[in-house]
Amino acid sequence: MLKSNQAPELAEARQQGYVNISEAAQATGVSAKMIRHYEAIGLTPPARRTLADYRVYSESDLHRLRFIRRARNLGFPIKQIQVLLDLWNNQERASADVKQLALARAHELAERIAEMQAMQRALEDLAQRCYGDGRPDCPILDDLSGEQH
Amino acid sequence: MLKSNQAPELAEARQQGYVNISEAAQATGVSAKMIRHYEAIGLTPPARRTLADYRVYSESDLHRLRFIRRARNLGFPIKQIQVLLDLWNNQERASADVKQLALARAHELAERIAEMQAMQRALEDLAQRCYGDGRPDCPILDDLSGEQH
DNA sequence: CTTACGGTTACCATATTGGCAAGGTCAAGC
DNA sequence: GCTTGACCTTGCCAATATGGTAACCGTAAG
Repeated sequence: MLKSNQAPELAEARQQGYVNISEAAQATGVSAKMIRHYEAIGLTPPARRTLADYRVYSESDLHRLRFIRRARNLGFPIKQIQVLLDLWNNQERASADVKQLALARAHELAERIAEMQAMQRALEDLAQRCYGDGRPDCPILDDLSGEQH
Repeated sequence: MLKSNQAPELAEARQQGYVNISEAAQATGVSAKMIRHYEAIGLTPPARRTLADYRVYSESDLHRLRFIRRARNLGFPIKQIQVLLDLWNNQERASADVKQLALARAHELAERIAEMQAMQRALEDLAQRCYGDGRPDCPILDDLSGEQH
Protein backbone atom coordinates (compact mmCIF):
# COMPACT_ATOMS: atom_id res chain seq x y z
CA MET A 1 0.00 0.00 0.00
CA LEU A 2 2.93 2.31 0.57
CA LYS A 3 4.06 4.02 -2.60
CA SER A 4 6.74 6.22 -1.09
CA ASN A 5 9.43 5.34 -3.54
CA GLN A 6 8.56 7.36 -6.59
CA ALA A 7 5.51 9.59 -6.46
CA PRO A 8 3.74 9.86 -3.13
CA GLU A 9 0.52 11.66 -2.48
CA LEU A 10 0.70 15.04 -0.87
CA ALA A 11 -0.19 13.96 2.66
CA GLU A 12 2.37 11.21 2.50
CA ALA A 13 5.06 13.56 1.21
CA ARG A 14 4.29 15.98 4.01
CA GLN A 15 4.85 13.22 6.55
CA GLN A 16 8.26 12.74 5.01
CA GLY A 17 9.09 16.36 5.65
CA TYR A 18 8.30 17.77 2.22
CA VAL A 19 6.39 21.01 1.75
CA ASN A 20 4.42 22.22 -1.22
CA ILE A 21 5.33 25.20 -3.33
CA SER A 22 3.50 27.91 -1.44
CA GLU A 23 4.99 26.77 1.84
CA ALA A 24 8.38 26.69 0.18
CA ALA A 25 7.80 30.23 -1.05
CA GLN A 26 6.90 31.43 2.39
CA ALA A 27 9.81 29.62 3.99
CA THR A 28 12.41 31.00 1.61
CA GLY A 29 11.16 34.38 0.50
CA VAL A 30 11.18 33.29 -3.15
CA SER A 31 7.76 33.57 -4.78
CA ALA A 32 6.11 30.41 -6.09
CA LYS A 33 6.25 31.95 -9.52
CA MET A 34 9.98 32.38 -9.26
CA ILE A 35 10.53 28.91 -7.83
CA ARG A 36 8.87 27.46 -10.92
CA HIS A 37 10.82 29.82 -13.11
CA TYR A 38 14.17 28.84 -11.59
CA GLU A 39 13.30 25.23 -12.23
CA ALA A 40 12.23 25.95 -15.81
CA ILE A 41 15.52 27.65 -16.64
CA GLY A 42 17.53 24.90 -14.98
CA LEU A 43 18.86 26.94 -12.08
CA THR A 44 17.39 24.35 -9.72
CA PRO A 45 16.93 20.64 -10.44
CA PRO A 46 13.38 19.49 -11.28
CA ALA A 47 11.34 19.35 -8.09
CA ARG A 48 10.02 16.06 -6.83
CA ARG A 49 6.33 15.58 -7.65
CA THR A 50 3.38 13.92 -6.02
CA LEU A 51 1.03 11.62 -7.90
CA ALA A 52 -1.03 14.65 -8.76
CA ASP A 53 2.04 16.46 -10.09
CA TYR A 54 2.33 18.85 -7.18
CA ARG A 55 5.87 19.99 -6.54
CA VAL A 56 7.24 19.14 -3.10
CA TYR A 57 10.41 20.45 -1.52
CA SER A 58 12.80 18.98 1.02
CA GLU A 59 14.75 20.97 3.56
CA SER A 60 17.82 20.92 1.35
CA ASP A 61 15.74 22.24 -1.55
CA LEU A 62 14.67 25.09 0.69
CA HIS A 63 18.26 25.67 1.67
CA ARG A 64 19.19 26.08 -1.97
CA LEU A 65 16.32 28.48 -2.57
CA ARG A 66 17.43 30.60 0.36
CA PHE A 67 20.93 30.63 -1.08
CA ILE A 68 19.54 31.91 -4.37
CA ARG A 69 17.51 34.60 -2.68
CA ARG A 70 20.48 35.88 -0.72
CA ALA A 71 22.61 35.96 -3.85
CA ARG A 72 19.87 37.89 -5.66
CA ASN A 73 19.75 40.32 -2.75
CA LEU A 74 23.45 40.92 -3.36
CA GLY A 75 22.63 41.75 -6.94
CA PHE A 76 24.09 38.66 -8.59
CA PRO A 77 22.45 37.90 -11.93
CA ILE A 78 21.09 34.41 -12.48
CA LYS A 79 24.02 33.30 -14.62
CA GLN A 80 26.46 34.07 -11.85
CA ILE A 81 24.26 32.41 -9.29
CA GLN A 82 24.49 29.29 -11.41
CA VAL A 83 28.26 29.42 -11.00
CA LEU A 84 27.98 30.15 -7.29
CA LEU A 85 25.69 27.16 -6.82
CA ASP A 86 28.17 24.96 -8.62
CA LEU A 87 30.97 26.20 -6.38
CA TRP A 88 28.74 25.72 -3.36
CA ASN A 89 28.15 22.11 -4.28
CA ASN A 90 31.74 21.47 -5.18
CA GLN A 91 33.80 20.32 -2.24
CA GLU A 92 37.06 20.89 -4.08
CA ARG A 93 36.33 24.48 -4.94
CA ALA A 94 38.94 27.12 -4.33
CA SER A 95 37.77 30.09 -2.34
CA ALA A 96 39.70 32.24 -4.82
CA ASP A 97 37.07 31.49 -7.45
CA VAL A 98 34.27 32.70 -5.24
CA LYS A 99 36.17 35.73 -4.09
CA GLN A 100 36.84 36.69 -7.66
CA LEU A 101 33.14 36.52 -8.53
CA ALA A 102 32.24 38.60 -5.51
CA LEU A 103 34.83 41.24 -6.28
CA ALA A 104 33.87 41.35 -9.94
CA ARG A 105 30.25 41.88 -8.91
CA ALA A 106 31.28 44.59 -6.45
CA HIS A 107 33.23 46.27 -9.21
CA GLU A 108 30.28 46.23 -11.60
CA LEU A 109 28.13 47.69 -8.87
CA ALA A 110 30.67 50.43 -8.23
CA GLU A 111 30.64 51.39 -11.89
CA ARG A 112 26.86 51.50 -12.10
CA ILE A 113 26.73 53.47 -8.86
CA ALA A 114 29.15 56.04 -10.25
CA GLU A 115 27.07 56.46 -13.39
CA MET A 116 23.90 56.86 -11.42
CA GLN A 117 25.48 59.33 -9.05
CA ALA A 118 26.54 61.40 -12.03
CA MET A 119 22.96 61.39 -13.29
CA GLN A 120 21.65 62.27 -9.90
CA ARG A 121 24.05 65.16 -9.43
CA ALA A 122 23.24 66.50 -12.89
CA LEU A 123 19.52 66.37 -12.14
CA GLU A 124 19.87 68.11 -8.82
CA ASP A 125 22.10 70.80 -10.29
CA LEU A 126 19.53 71.43 -12.99
CA ALA A 127 16.63 71.41 -10.57
CA GLN A 128 18.41 73.82 -8.32
CA ARG A 129 18.76 76.30 -11.15
CA CYS A 130 15.06 75.96 -12.00
CA TYR A 131 12.71 78.39 -10.32
CA GLY A 132 10.03 75.78 -10.16
CA ASP A 133 7.15 78.23 -10.29
CA GLY A 134 4.46 79.00 -12.81
CA ARG A 135 6.82 80.55 -15.34
CA PRO A 136 7.66 78.52 -18.43
CA ASP A 137 11.41 79.26 -18.33
CA CYS A 138 13.13 76.04 -17.40
CA PRO A 139 16.87 75.35 -17.40
CA ILE A 140 16.15 71.64 -17.27
CA LEU A 141 14.40 71.60 -20.62
CA ASP A 142 16.95 74.06 -21.99
CA ASP A 143 19.71 71.65 -21.07
CA LEU A 144 17.90 68.71 -22.64
CA SER A 145 17.46 70.82 -25.76
CA GLY A 146 21.21 71.18 -25.96
CA GLU A 147 21.28 74.93 -25.46
CA GLN A 148 24.53 76.50 -24.42
CA HIS A 149 24.42 78.38 -21.16
CA MET B 1 7.82 66.84 -62.64
CA LEU B 2 8.29 68.10 -59.13
CA LYS B 3 6.51 65.96 -56.55
CA SER B 4 7.83 67.65 -53.44
CA ASN B 5 4.53 68.00 -51.69
CA GLN B 6 3.82 64.59 -50.27
CA ALA B 7 6.38 61.87 -50.86
CA PRO B 8 9.57 62.97 -52.55
CA GLU B 9 12.35 60.71 -53.72
CA LEU B 10 15.40 60.47 -51.54
CA ALA B 11 17.65 62.78 -53.57
CA GLU B 12 14.93 65.39 -53.63
CA ALA B 13 14.33 65.14 -49.89
CA ARG B 14 18.04 65.54 -49.30
CA GLN B 15 18.02 68.79 -51.25
CA GLN B 16 15.31 70.00 -48.90
CA GLY B 17 17.59 69.38 -45.95
CA TYR B 18 16.27 66.00 -44.89
CA VAL B 19 18.55 63.14 -43.91
CA ASN B 20 17.93 59.43 -43.93
CA ILE B 21 17.80 57.25 -40.86
CA SER B 22 21.44 56.28 -40.61
CA GLU B 23 22.54 59.89 -40.94
CA ALA B 24 19.98 60.81 -38.30
CA ALA B 25 21.39 58.11 -36.06
CA GLN B 26 24.91 59.41 -36.48
CA ALA B 27 23.86 63.00 -35.98
CA THR B 28 21.94 62.33 -32.77
CA GLY B 29 23.63 59.37 -31.13
CA VAL B 30 20.39 57.39 -31.20
CA SER B 31 20.72 54.12 -33.11
CA ALA B 32 18.58 53.61 -36.22
CA LYS B 33 16.99 50.70 -34.44
CA MET B 34 15.95 52.91 -31.54
CA ILE B 35 14.75 55.70 -33.81
CA ARG B 36 12.33 53.24 -35.42
CA HIS B 37 11.39 51.90 -32.02
CA TYR B 38 10.60 55.34 -30.61
CA GLU B 39 8.38 55.93 -33.60
CA ALA B 40 6.66 52.57 -33.20
CA ILE B 41 5.77 53.23 -29.58
CA GLY B 42 4.58 56.74 -30.35
CA LEU B 43 7.33 58.62 -28.55
CA THR B 44 8.07 60.46 -31.79
CA PRO B 45 5.57 61.29 -34.53
CA PRO B 46 5.68 59.11 -37.67
CA ALA B 47 8.65 60.13 -39.78
CA ARG B 48 8.14 61.61 -43.20
CA ARG B 49 8.71 59.05 -45.96
CA THR B 50 10.05 59.11 -49.49
CA LEU B 51 8.24 57.43 -52.37
CA ALA B 52 10.18 54.27 -51.56
CA ASP B 53 9.11 54.45 -47.90
CA TYR B 54 12.48 55.56 -46.60
CA ARG B 55 12.24 57.64 -43.46
CA VAL B 56 13.67 61.14 -43.70
CA TYR B 57 14.33 63.57 -40.88
CA SER B 58 14.36 67.33 -40.66
CA GLU B 59 16.58 69.38 -38.36
CA SER B 60 13.77 69.70 -35.84
CA ASP B 61 13.30 65.93 -35.87
CA LEU B 62 16.99 65.58 -35.07
CA HIS B 63 16.61 68.14 -32.30
CA ARG B 64 13.90 66.04 -30.73
CA LEU B 65 15.99 62.90 -30.98
CA ARG B 66 18.89 64.63 -29.26
CA PHE B 67 16.51 65.73 -26.52
CA ILE B 68 15.47 62.13 -26.03
CA ARG B 69 19.04 60.89 -25.93
CA ARG B 70 20.01 63.45 -23.30
CA ALA B 71 17.01 62.57 -21.18
CA ARG B 72 17.92 58.87 -21.47
CA ASN B 73 21.45 59.72 -20.39
CA LEU B 74 19.95 61.25 -17.28
CA GLY B 75 18.20 57.96 -16.66
CA PHE B 76 14.66 59.05 -17.46
CA PRO B 77 12.48 56.12 -18.53
CA ILE B 78 10.56 56.42 -21.79
CA LYS B 79 7.25 57.20 -20.09
CA GLN B 80 8.71 60.20 -18.35
CA ILE B 81 10.43 61.34 -21.51
CA GLN B 82 7.00 61.39 -23.11
CA VAL B 83 5.90 63.84 -20.44
CA LEU B 84 9.08 65.88 -20.79
CA LEU B 85 8.55 66.13 -24.53
CA ASP B 86 5.02 67.35 -23.98
CA LEU B 87 6.25 69.98 -21.56
CA TRP B 88 8.99 70.94 -23.99
CA ASN B 89 6.46 71.52 -26.72
CA ASN B 90 4.03 73.31 -24.48
CA GLN B 91 4.69 77.04 -24.32
CA GLU B 92 2.41 77.47 -21.32
CA ARG B 93 4.15 74.88 -19.22
CA ALA B 94 5.06 75.69 -15.65
CA SER B 95 8.68 75.07 -14.78
CA ALA B 96 7.42 73.58 -11.52
CA ASP B 97 6.15 70.55 -13.44
CA VAL B 98 9.53 69.89 -14.96
CA LYS B 99 11.37 70.47 -11.73
CA GLN B 100 9.12 68.02 -9.97
CA LEU B 101 9.88 65.33 -12.55
CA ALA B 102 13.59 65.96 -12.29
CA LEU B 103 13.56 65.82 -8.50
CA ALA B 104 11.43 62.69 -8.47
CA ARG B 105 13.88 61.03 -10.82
CA ALA B 106 16.80 62.18 -8.67
CA HIS B 107 15.06 60.70 -5.66
CA GLU B 108 14.52 57.34 -7.36
CA LEU B 109 18.15 57.33 -8.35
CA ALA B 110 19.21 58.08 -4.80
CA GLU B 111 17.21 55.15 -3.52
CA ARG B 112 18.61 52.73 -6.07
CA ILE B 113 22.11 54.03 -5.38
CA ALA B 114 21.69 53.40 -1.66
CA GLU B 115 20.54 49.84 -2.29
CA MET B 116 23.42 49.15 -4.60
CA GLN B 117 25.91 50.65 -2.20
CA ALA B 118 24.61 48.34 0.50
CA MET B 119 25.13 45.38 -1.83
CA GLN B 120 28.56 46.56 -2.74
CA ARG B 121 29.64 47.03 0.85
CA ALA B 122 28.31 43.61 1.79
CA LEU B 123 30.22 42.01 -1.05
CA GLU B 124 33.45 43.75 -0.19
CA ASP B 125 33.11 42.87 3.48
CA LEU B 126 32.59 39.24 2.58
CA ALA B 127 35.43 39.23 0.07
CA GLN B 128 37.73 40.77 2.59
CA ARG B 129 37.08 37.97 5.03
CA CYS B 130 37.74 35.37 2.33
CA TYR B 131 41.29 34.10 2.02
CA GLY B 132 40.91 33.74 -1.70
CA ASP B 133 43.41 30.93 -2.03
CA GLY B 134 43.14 27.30 -3.02
CA ARG B 135 41.35 26.25 0.17
CA PRO B 136 37.63 25.50 -0.07
CA ASP B 137 36.67 27.45 3.06
CA CYS B 138 34.77 30.49 1.94
CA PRO B 139 32.88 32.96 4.13
CA ILE B 140 31.07 34.25 1.06
CA LEU B 141 29.39 30.93 0.38
CA ASP B 142 28.87 30.42 4.11
CA ASP B 143 27.01 33.68 4.26
CA LEU B 144 24.89 32.83 1.24
CA SER B 145 24.11 29.52 2.91
CA GLY B 146 22.73 31.40 5.86
CA GLU B 147 25.27 30.21 8.37
CA GLN B 148 25.67 32.19 11.52
CA HIS B 149 29.11 33.60 12.08
C1' DC C 1 23.40 44.98 -65.19
C1' DT C 2 25.56 43.75 -61.26
C1' DT C 3 27.15 44.48 -56.79
C1' DA C 4 27.40 46.29 -52.29
C1' DC C 5 25.25 48.76 -49.10
C1' DG C 6 21.39 50.30 -46.65
C1' DG C 7 16.48 50.75 -45.95
C1' DT C 8 11.88 48.17 -44.71
C1' DT C 9 9.08 45.05 -41.66
C1' DA C 10 8.64 41.41 -38.51
C1' DC C 11 10.25 38.44 -35.46
C1' DC C 12 13.44 36.64 -31.49
C1' DA C 13 16.32 37.43 -27.47
C1' DT C 14 17.97 39.42 -23.30
C1' DA C 15 16.62 39.24 -17.42
C1' DT C 16 13.19 39.29 -13.94
C1' DT C 17 8.97 39.50 -12.22
C1' DG C 18 3.94 39.86 -12.10
C1' DG C 19 -0.61 38.62 -13.75
C1' DC C 20 -4.29 35.91 -15.80
C1' DA C 21 -6.92 31.98 -17.60
C1' DA C 22 -8.45 27.26 -17.79
C1' DG C 23 -8.47 23.07 -15.66
C1' DG C 24 -7.23 19.59 -11.97
C1' DT C 25 -6.57 18.60 -6.70
C1' DC C 26 -6.92 18.87 -1.74
C1' DA C 27 -9.23 19.47 2.62
C1' DA C 28 -13.09 20.63 5.27
C1' DG C 29 -17.90 20.76 6.27
C1' DC C 30 -22.55 19.15 5.47
C1' DG D 1 -20.57 11.57 -1.25
C1' DC D 2 -20.77 16.18 -2.76
C1' DT D 3 -19.87 20.97 -2.62
C1' DT D 4 -16.90 24.73 -1.89
C1' DG D 5 -12.91 27.47 -1.59
C1' DA D 6 -8.20 27.55 -1.67
C1' DC D 7 -4.35 25.98 -4.04
C1' DC D 8 -1.76 23.59 -7.77
C1' DT D 9 -0.71 22.90 -12.76
C1' DT D 10 0.73 24.77 -17.49
C1' DG D 11 1.00 28.32 -20.71
C1' DC D 12 0.63 32.82 -22.40
C1' DC D 13 1.12 37.99 -22.04
C1' DA D 14 3.04 42.14 -19.80
C1' DA D 15 6.74 45.35 -18.58
C1' DT D 16 12.06 47.56 -19.05
C1' DA D 17 15.38 49.12 -23.47
C1' DT D 18 18.23 47.41 -26.62
C1' DG D 19 20.43 44.24 -29.97
C1' DG D 20 20.18 40.79 -33.53
C1' DT D 21 18.57 38.35 -37.68
C1' DA D 22 16.09 37.31 -41.96
C1' DA D 23 13.75 38.25 -46.22
C1' DC D 24 12.86 41.54 -49.29
C1' DC D 25 13.44 45.82 -51.94
C1' DG D 26 15.73 50.57 -53.10
C1' DT D 27 19.87 53.23 -54.26
C1' DA D 28 24.33 54.36 -56.01
C1' DA D 29 28.40 53.36 -58.38
C1' DG D 30 31.21 50.63 -61.49
